[in-house]
Amino acid sequence: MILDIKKVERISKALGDPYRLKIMEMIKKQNDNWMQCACIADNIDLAQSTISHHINQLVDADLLIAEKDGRNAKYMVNKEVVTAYVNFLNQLKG
Amino acid sequence: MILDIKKVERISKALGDPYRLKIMEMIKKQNDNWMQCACIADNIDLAQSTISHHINQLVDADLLIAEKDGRNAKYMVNKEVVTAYVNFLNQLKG
DNA sequence: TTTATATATTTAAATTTTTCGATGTATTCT
DNA sequence: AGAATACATCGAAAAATTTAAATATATAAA
Repeated sequence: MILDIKKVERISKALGDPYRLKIMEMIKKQNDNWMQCACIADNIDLAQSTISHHINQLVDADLLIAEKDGRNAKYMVNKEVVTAYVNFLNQLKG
Repeated sequence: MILDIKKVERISKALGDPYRLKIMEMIKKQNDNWMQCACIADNIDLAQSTISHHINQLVDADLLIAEKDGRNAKYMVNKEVVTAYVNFLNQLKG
């Protein structure tokens, strides 16, 4: 998968915030890879709407895969996109 | 080299702008790895002070190594930091 | 040593991002 | 159906970032 430059910008921007980095790290630590939205919110000291906004940016950048489960939402790290981003970065090394 | 989370944030933020991404890509394409500041400026349609500001953010994040050569400045991609950033990202995959 | 050149810094305006309260929507529970 | 729960969206204020003009600094050239 090859990312266009606009997508690389979106991904970088999404990762350029301490709360969003924390969300990514929290989700990666989950056993079955998925993490419930409510559980993320429990671990971050921000208003619910703000957390929703942050998660949205990560989903928009395709760094997270979202899934609805009744009235709950759960998220998973999109490994394919992380890999594609890493590939872009490795190119910067020549 | 292991990056702390604040550093990862700085690097991500630095890469989250189209002009700064363009600068990184331009520099990587140089034959001897170094690129003159004036040459960067020639290829970007922004005020000199703005370009200086952008380069500064890349240097602050340690994505670029700066060197002074008389009244000129030249820059090189810091491969070690890019590698460390890539390592952090790979961890996000579990 | 005056002048020109290359880059950095300062200041301030414009834009974008972050944040939260209020409200909306969809789903589950009673 | 009505109440409660989980999450999303809207609107507005606060904070951070981007931008450029003006100015400063340091080096090279004449």
